[in-house]
Amino acid sequence: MTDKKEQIMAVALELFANEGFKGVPTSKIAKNAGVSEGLIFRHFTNKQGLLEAILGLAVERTTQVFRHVIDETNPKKVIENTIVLPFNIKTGDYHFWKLQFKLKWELELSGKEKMKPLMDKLSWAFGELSYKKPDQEAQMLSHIIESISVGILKDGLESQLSLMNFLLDKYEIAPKN
Amino acid sequence: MTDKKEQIMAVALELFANEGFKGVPTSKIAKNAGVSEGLIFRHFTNKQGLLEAILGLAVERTTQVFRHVIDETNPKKVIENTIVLPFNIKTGDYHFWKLQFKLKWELELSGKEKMKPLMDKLSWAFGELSYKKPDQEAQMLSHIIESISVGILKDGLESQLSLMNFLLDKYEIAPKN
DNA sequence: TATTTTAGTAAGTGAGTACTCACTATAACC
DNA sequence: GGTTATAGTGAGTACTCACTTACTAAAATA
Repeated sequence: MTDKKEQIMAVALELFANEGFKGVPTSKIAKNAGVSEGLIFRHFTNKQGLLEAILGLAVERTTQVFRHVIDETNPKKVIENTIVLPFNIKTGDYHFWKLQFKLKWELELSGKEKMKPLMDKLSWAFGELSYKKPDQEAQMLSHIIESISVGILKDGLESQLSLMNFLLDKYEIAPKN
Repeated sequence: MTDKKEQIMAVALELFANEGFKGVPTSKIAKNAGVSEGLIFRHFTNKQGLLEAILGLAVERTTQVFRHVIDETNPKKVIENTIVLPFNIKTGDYHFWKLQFKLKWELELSGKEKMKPLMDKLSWAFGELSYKKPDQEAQMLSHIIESISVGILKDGLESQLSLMNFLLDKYEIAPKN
């Protein structure tokens, strides 16, 4: 991977995240990357190809983040790590995650498959802890952390911090209803 | 409000909701509405103006939907009505709500102010029911119903139904931790 | 060293897009 | 009935955008 190719992808990621895929002309990407516009098409064929190249990193990056949950064998730790997940987003990765959420609406990507392994693990954990309806518990918690992630990306980490402690509290008091 | 003006707004709402604001050319709106393109600009000045006209209805429509919660005086009913909220979206209003969520990302609208009265009411309700941290309980529940709404709009009502009953169950067993 | 492949540029090109303008049809108003 | 405002048209217009093409610079390879 050449320098300029990486530069194009980095700039495109940031611009797409902030202004949307359709909102950013290739000319602007080229200009901000200090590169001729034609080079984008040499490397990525078309604008969509550039997006897909960026998104290609999504799968590995997502599984990487989820690993902390998936690899855990202590069910209570599984829940704890899930809650903490959105608060461990590195600031350098903000653009990347913002783009993920944005594209869910701009191009109708579900992104549900990516969540599947996490959901399964959560269901298992709640089952282990003798919750009556582990599937719904998992669905609910994943809803919450998804919404928290959005809150962090839009309004900053602090806006959600109190909620984190609240949740940790809630789930640590091993409820068995 | 003339017939054709209404027709333009209705068509634009549907197209914007499905393909995004930037994704829809005014020529397409005009064609689908059976109207000359120029008429859009006579009535709404520019494309942004058309969007704002559509969004102008958002405030009243949102408060209308929230009324079932706000006007309720029984705290338990407040929570119940909140949970049920996303399941009462009329199918005719799908486009409208989809557009709301989509625009949150496409143009960076927070939409937080619109939620404020609901949050306040929920905090009050949880306080009445002697929950230890009513604010966080409210924040959590509002996160959940927001995420459920998204789920309904993207994957259909059925995909979230079991979660509704689960939540009703959870909150009806008057917990006082 | 000669040749071929790869990285990069600058200047197009044609289709599309938001918006304008000159004009007509229909009422409302005095 | 004549004037004026409003609703509506359809053919432009200036410009933007994704993509192409013809070309050069530099490695890689034989």
